[in-house]
Amino acid sequence: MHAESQASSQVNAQNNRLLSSLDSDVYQRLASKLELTTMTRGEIICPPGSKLTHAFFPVSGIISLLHMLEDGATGESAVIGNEGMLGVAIFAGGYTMTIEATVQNEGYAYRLPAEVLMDEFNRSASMRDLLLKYTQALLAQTSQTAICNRHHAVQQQLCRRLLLTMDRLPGNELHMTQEQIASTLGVRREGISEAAGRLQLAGLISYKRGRITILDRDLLEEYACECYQVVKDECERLERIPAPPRKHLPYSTERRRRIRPPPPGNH
Amino acid sequence: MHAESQASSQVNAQNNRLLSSLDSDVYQRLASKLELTTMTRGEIICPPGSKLTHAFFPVSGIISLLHMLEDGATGESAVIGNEGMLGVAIFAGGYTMTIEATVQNEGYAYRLPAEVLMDEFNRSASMRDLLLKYTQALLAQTSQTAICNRHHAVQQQLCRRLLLTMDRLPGNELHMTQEQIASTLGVRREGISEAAGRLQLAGLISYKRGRITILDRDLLEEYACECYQVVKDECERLERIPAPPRKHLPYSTERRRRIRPPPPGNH
DNA sequence: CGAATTATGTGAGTAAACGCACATACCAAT
DNA sequence: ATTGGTATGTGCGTTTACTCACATAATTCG
Repeated sequence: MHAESQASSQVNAQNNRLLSSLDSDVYQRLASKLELTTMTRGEIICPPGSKLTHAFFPVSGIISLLHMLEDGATGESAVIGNEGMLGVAIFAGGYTMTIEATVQNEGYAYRLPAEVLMDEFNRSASMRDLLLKYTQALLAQTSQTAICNRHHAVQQQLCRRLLLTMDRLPGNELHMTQEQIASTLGVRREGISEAAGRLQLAGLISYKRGRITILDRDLLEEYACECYQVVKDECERLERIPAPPRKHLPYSTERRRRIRPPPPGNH
Repeated sequence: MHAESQASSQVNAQNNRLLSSLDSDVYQRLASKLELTTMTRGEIICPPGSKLTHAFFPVSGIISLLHMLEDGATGESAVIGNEGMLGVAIFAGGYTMTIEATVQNEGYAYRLPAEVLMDEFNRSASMRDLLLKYTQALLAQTSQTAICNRHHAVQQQLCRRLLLTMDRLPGNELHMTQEQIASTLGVRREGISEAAGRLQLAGLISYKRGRITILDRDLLEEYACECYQVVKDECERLERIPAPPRKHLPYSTERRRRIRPPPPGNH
């Protein structure tokens, strides 16, 4: 399947909320360096410990930050969809991560060479501001996952995870097997089978061999633990904060312009 | 108890590894703005959602990033000692966090007004580099806590938590009640009582009303889950990475290579 | 088509941690 | 020394998720 043949709604860089929030002059500099790539389900974008050559800005599909323990047990610490970016480690200076970046839901992403990201990060205050706020959002999500893993029941976490996915994909259907969900949540497949069965019985979802349809999103939010909303609220709060005026811009020769609060993100 | 009366080893700003890693010109600029503060056990440095007026650089004692759920359940996502700083949210642009910053072990910290930190962050590449690497370390710790909460037994986590504390405090004794440890791990007090009892029986530790002495650190590491070492290794790796050259490099002319979609075998 | 593969459903027994209740031990203040 | 508060130990029934073992159903492929 070729990227070029896709509907523009899927492959438009503006569908990534970070890219669409960039100052237009920054975006102009980056545009020619952005390269559309496909993300196939199960693809390992970056194994743990390996150097990130590119940052990935999904426009559709979802990347998962997945831990794997010595005994093979897994668990996800955060998801990255069209609201974010894979590659915080690039400008944070580490370049590699302890965890694996895996494609959970296939789709498209624009990728940007690490050096280009780094360069723009150093050059442009608005780029820094945007990426740093995203870093905080990622930290909030990861942190909430920690407490959620401790205290909430599998069924609540399943609801949370389904909502996370729905927020990042178009439509009300998603492609994930119970096995796949189980490894993101770090629980048994059977546990997902039971919880999903109950949710289906309650009329929240319907599913069939890897195709899950959300039937009642409001109810799903009620069944989910608070963690979903906490993270969502924090992300929205961060997006609303305007970029602060910057006085010291050693690298920037460009005219500074105020960031115009971007139009509410198009999902 | 007065800060000025303390042994210099406790109140020297150089005992904070971030402050001691600053370029001397940066440190000179900040030195007069650094203010020594005491941190008392249980003190809430920053309630969730409230604005950080200062960044805190502990030189002794430990700050804990603590979640509290609606039902009152708690759990820690990361600890901050003399290797780090409370206040990533300042330069990340959020200024507030969803979680609470609480003092777990009393000690001293230097605090720096948020605007001063922000200003230096914008001015100095070495400051940025240092704080961003720390941010990645914090993210790694938080992320590992998530998977640890999912998979590891209370006793293993207790060992990990004791080691985390020991690494950040002088001596081999620490002051924490079982109740306190329980709320950082997000488990029952009784669970800690049982696990600690076993560790004492095995000769790893001895304790008495809030005073825990480490008797066999090596054994403690063996009893701990891998998470302790994973985070420690990542922090050390980040500390070893040299600061990049200041001037931004010209965009690499090197040929970009396509990511080869690896075989879809996920697990 | 039938066979193999993949995805899901279900049940029985187990283990870890939980909630609750209460006993014991230590420490500090009068 | 008595008292009261705080910290810890312990037992018991319950809950949740786990391990293991299959059964069933949908999809793919020769």
